[in-house]
Amino acid sequence: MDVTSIIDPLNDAQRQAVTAPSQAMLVLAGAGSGKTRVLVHRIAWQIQVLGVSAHSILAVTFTNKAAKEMRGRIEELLNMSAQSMWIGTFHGVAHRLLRRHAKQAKLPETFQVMDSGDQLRLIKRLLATLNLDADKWPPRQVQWYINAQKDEGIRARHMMETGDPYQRQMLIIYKAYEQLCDRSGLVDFAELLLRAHELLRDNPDVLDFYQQRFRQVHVDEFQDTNTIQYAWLRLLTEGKDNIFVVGDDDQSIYGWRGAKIENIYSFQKHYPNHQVIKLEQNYRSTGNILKAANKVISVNDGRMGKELWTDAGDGDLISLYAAFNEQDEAHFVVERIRAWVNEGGLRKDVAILYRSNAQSRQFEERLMTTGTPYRVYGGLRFFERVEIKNALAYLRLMSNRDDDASFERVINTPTRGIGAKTIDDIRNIARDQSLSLWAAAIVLINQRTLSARATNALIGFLELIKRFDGQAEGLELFEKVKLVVEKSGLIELYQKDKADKGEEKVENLEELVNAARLFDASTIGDLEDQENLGELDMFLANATLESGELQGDDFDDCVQLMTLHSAKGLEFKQVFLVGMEEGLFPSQQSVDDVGRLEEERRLCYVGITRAMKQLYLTYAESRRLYGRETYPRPSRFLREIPSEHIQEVRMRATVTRPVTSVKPKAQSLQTEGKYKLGQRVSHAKFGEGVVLQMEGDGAQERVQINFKQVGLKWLILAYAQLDVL
DNA sequence: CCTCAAACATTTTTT
DNA sequence: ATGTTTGAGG
Repeated sequence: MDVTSIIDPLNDAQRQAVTAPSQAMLVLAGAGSGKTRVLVHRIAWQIQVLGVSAHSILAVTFTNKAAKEMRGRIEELLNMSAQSMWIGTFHGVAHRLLRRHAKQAKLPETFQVMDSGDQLRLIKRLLATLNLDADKWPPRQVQWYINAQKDEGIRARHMMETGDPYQRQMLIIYKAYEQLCDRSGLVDFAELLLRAHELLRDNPDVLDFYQQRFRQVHVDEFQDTNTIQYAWLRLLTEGKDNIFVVGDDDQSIYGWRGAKIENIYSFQKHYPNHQVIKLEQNYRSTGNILKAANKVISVNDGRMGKELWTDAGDGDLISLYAAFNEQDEAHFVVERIRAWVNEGGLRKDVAILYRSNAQSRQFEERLMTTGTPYRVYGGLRFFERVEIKNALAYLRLMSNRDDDASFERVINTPTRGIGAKTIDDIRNIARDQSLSLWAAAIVLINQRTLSARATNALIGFLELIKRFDGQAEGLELFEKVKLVVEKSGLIELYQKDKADKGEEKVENLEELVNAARLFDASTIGDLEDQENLGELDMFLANATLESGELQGDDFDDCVQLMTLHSAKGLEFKQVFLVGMEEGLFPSQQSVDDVGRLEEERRLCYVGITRAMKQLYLTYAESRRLYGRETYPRPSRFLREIPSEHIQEVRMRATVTRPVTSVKPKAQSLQTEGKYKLGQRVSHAKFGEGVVLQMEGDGAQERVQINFKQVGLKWLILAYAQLDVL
């Protein structure tokens, strides 16, 4: 038994957590403090020292990536297969439970998982069926409402009429939605969690089985759990307190999608015998970066309280750059990256982090023109592409005729002469007789009310699916996929798509066949699971649950561009935190709500702590946003960083100021007089600022100045006493 | 059935 | 500015 490899690489706090007796444990792990390491070593400790069987380990994460990493690191540390451990996302584990106990969960064996796109389409259709005006009841809002209820564990039947007409209508829709999902055998993401909770709650034998089975339950990113996830964890560990959670209240940035930071506080109430261990030693960043992060986050109220420290020294100061506009900002950032690379730095160690996706464009353009390889995270994932969804819909329909969402998706894709009228008829029959669309289509054919042409087209479609099903018999998974891709007419459809994207879509379909070839069901569950489910269904479920995360190719040396949210959990030697402006970051929608503002601040904390060696903060004094010129003030978060950790960078001399963003009228004036556009000035009352526009002359001459403290002002030059800086 | 233009909205994202 | 959705017309 080699305990040293488990214990030696740990600091005191980490070791204490790893070797603690089996009891409720809350590890408050600051950014870069070795959170995953603690989790991995804790599991290893139990197996190697306490003799716990791998079979009785459960570990839940939020992302597939985190689950994969944890599994890999455990295997590496223990030098054994982690196959029999339940390590997965909340959704993945819930899905596995529901597959195993479909009957007790009151689900058909062939139930399929919908992603949010499928869900939205289903809701749109439902609203149409209910004759509701989509303008008055926006599908997105309905979707949000339903998911919010499910996240809280609330079923339509639990809800009471409040007399509020909005709530009443939502309730009607929610009820109808539940019925439709049941009839079609469809389960959305929130439903997976809710169903899994109900499965354990309502089936004592099932609950007992898993309570016995899992000797220790581990949870990653606990601050991101929502109500139902936490309730599920509590059920599973009831009375045994065998729960080990790792999280950081300061990195809770998903409140807007139902995460309950309060779960950390409730944990201490619900598990009175719990122990709290704080991990505060940071192994990632320099002292200056950590001190800045600590200061920013300390502005928030009601924290558990944590202060990161390092013994690695202060390192470089944080650089602050005030750009003239967003193009100047991009220019500056890319020049710095080029300098970094020239000095031997790797591009993949550099990240540009922004608050909203729209900000990536300017950087992409700049990187493009300088020929710097880069990668943008967060685009459409593979299994979310239309062409892929279409192909999967055929496969789903083969597996489950009642899958209305898939039926509707491909009934006329590619077009085969089944028009809106025919589909409408099918929908009506389905609604009136509570049938699936497939069954309703058969009824419609037998009614003989359709024109011969429409009837033939419809029969043709049904026959096509049946033929697929017949031909697929006995084929390998990838051959089935190939069959559908080739014979559905999708390839032809995209081949004649003259728009540039057609070719790419054909390639993606070929890639889908390839993905099926590589798909190895045995990596998903263990043998018990595979008996319950066909390989095709496993493939389909996996496609939804793991929507094709583009794994960063380690071979490619690319600058990384992503939102602050997707940067959580990652680290980079050099980080650019761009667009540090009021209204952008913190975002406009957050500024007048304390709770949301605090979440923005945590996001800022996350961003700062991504940096290992160098951190650059940038903002623009003028920015084109949604087609309008705006003059934002620097972000309040900048002021929350003590100036002793910051150095201002000025690159005026080397930057060719783009004149294009300035009104032509002002342009003609810019060479005249004492002040130039972009000139830094200081005012006795308003402080420091930048000249943005000038107009008039003589006594009427006015300048528009963007002041750091007070924002935008027009001043009459004759009165204003400005000092040139 | 397809194409084009007007209207529209526009934080953050995983599963 | 830009991408997406909806409606009219070919």
